[in-house]
Amino acid sequence: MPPNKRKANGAKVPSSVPNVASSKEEFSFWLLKSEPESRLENGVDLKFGLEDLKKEPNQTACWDGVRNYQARNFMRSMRLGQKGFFYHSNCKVPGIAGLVKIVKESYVDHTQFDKKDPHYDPKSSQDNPKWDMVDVQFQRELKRFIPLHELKQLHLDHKKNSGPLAKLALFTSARLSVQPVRQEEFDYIVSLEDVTS
DNA sequence: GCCAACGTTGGC
DNA sequence: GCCAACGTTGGC
Repeated sequence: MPPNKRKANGAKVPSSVPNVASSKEEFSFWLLKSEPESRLENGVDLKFGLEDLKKEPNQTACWDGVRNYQARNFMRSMRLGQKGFFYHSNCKVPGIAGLVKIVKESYVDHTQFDKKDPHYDPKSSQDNPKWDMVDVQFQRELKRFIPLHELKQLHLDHKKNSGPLAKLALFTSARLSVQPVRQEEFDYIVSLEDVTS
């Protein structure tokens, strides 16, 4: 029996809780959370929905502001060309809005040094930066918005009958803002586009 | 707006 | 290195 499992940052993982980050599995798909509705933090509006990504030059944006070690480590393992879901969080109807592609692998997140940025980190330094980001590009909208409540229902179902969404990180690590997605999870969720109720 | 879940901090 | 207190996330 190994001693306490550890996360990449050294913090302890409760051994009773299944945790996606302690897995040695390699992931090739991702889920990125962003808030599509206005919310001010230190006077800065954090609103950034899929529509906002589409309006960026090249429909590309840097994924700055991630201040969680697990999420950062997942960004560090992202590779060029990999796909991710663009998830709308903290809004009226949370859920998956579209697909993005990783177009630049992890590099230093400059916002950690900017005192005026809501995600400024006084403990980080240019010499020893703590936080990274990647660039993502809009790929496409899903044919229909896949709401969280639908995924939740499927997740509960699949836990009982061992379906593809039984271990989806969206529910097993609900608070992570950057999550890994398995191939079978990705394919299944994309296939929901064509499901009519 | 509430609050459960859970990550982080800091005293000891 | 433990763990209580605190802060944040994000669904509801």
